[in-house]
Amino acid sequence: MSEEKAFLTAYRAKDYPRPSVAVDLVILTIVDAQLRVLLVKRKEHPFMGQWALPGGFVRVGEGPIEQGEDLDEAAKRELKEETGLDPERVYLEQLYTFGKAGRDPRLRVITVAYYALVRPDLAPFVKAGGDASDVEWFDVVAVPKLKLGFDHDEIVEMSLQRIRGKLEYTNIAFDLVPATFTIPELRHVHGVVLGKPMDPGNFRRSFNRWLEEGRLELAPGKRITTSKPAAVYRFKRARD
Amino acid sequence: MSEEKAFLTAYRAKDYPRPSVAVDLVILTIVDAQLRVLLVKRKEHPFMGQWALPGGFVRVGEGPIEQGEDLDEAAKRELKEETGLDPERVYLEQLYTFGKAGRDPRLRVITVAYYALVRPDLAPFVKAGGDASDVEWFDVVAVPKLKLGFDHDEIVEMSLQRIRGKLEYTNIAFDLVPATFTIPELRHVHGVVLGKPMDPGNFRRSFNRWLEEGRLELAPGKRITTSKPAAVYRFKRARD
DNA sequence: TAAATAGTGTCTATGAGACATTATGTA
DNA sequence: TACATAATGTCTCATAGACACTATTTA
Repeated sequence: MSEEKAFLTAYRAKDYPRPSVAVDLVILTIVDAQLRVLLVKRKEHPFMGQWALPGGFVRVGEGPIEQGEDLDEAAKRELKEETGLDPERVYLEQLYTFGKAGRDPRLRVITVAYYALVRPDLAPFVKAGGDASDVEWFDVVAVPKLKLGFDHDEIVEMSLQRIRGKLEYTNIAFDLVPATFTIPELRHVHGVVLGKPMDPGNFRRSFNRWLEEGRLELAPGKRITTSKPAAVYRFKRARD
Repeated sequence: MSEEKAFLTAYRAKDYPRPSVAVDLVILTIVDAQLRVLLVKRKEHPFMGQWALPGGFVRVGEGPIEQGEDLDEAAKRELKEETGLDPERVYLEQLYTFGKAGRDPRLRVITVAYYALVRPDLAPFVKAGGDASDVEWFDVVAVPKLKLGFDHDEIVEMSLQRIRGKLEYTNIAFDLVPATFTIPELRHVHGVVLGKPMDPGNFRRSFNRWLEEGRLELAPGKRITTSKPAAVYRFKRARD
């Protein structure tokens, strides 16, 4: 045991250059019937003045005991810092790690990308959209035109692929809809994410399956509309 | 000690502490009708004497121009070093990044895990299996009993999940089979990966679909067996 | 010819896609 | 009542699972 301790101390001597490790976030929500991603305008070089994903460096401790924050913690912290939202109320998942040499012209940065799904009723609380704001929700279809800094176009694109794939076999769509929702509303979310409208009848069939499986339940109330109001449902899960 | 303290202070001044970044490999193949993973016995602390995944640190350059190797390059290099195989002949894909604080007791290490699929006809060329070897192919079902070092159990488990999921909608099974193969052979690969035998008739039906889609083609020759020999196929792809 | 395995065919259940039809609320 | 949209129903096709059956090669 003392042998191991000695080794640990000696280990510090042989050290190689290390990269900086960052966490970048693809924060998505639906505003005005469009899938949108939160971008920040860079105030420093490189890519000054261009839009980019929010993110920051992972806080790393000095020694073997205090090693700093977990990657997931770092992602939650960044999410909180950038949006002010409670990370526990937002779906957050690691996406992929981007580590090409030269992707940051300053120094070697390896970035672990996460994507987050923000329920649209929480989106207004995000400090974005002001007049001279440097934080804004952009329609994802507009992203290619924006010429994001770094390789962030690629990161956004990959997260879209991911959520499109997961839409069918997971619950993630419910993280893009308010706490209560109607069938047409949820159908619209699917349509917006997939980029094509869903058939009302077929979608309802899937919806009824989820209902039978107990993933959903009828909620009290109805939607106020200009014609026939739709029934309101809620997701059935331990959710505070 | 004061010398070190001075160094650390100076270091902190110009930058934040950085983690070491490693690449760990889940190298899989099929030997003797079992899905196996390549493990190495650790010769140093921590976890000395225990089995663990092969891996190593990413080579990072010092300055903004020479930033070192890409993550994918690092994975290929490690694969080559550990197996002697040509990385271009092996399927290699990034899996997930593991970055919990404390997962390496020495210092903060963030590891980007990759998994590799080695065709079984190439597996014998891997320098493993010798008498006093510290490199060995283990049946994946035995992994939990081995008590791997670090969080490597978790990494192996996640890669199994990944390839099981990808088995249905991708071509990855063809990377676990020799250049030419029979239907029963490929069926067996699916069965071994999924952990349950596949129905011959139903599997053949899927196989015929792939054939019609042009992903496969009949190859000359037949398999030598003790009964009726099976027809031999090959994967249709630019492959050298 | 017997044994063994390759290969074929069938029945059923499930789910997706397209699309027609009915029901129910508001203005 | 007219209109808009919610909600239901139907037809077809593709695929998965279970399983019975036939064909072909070797020993």
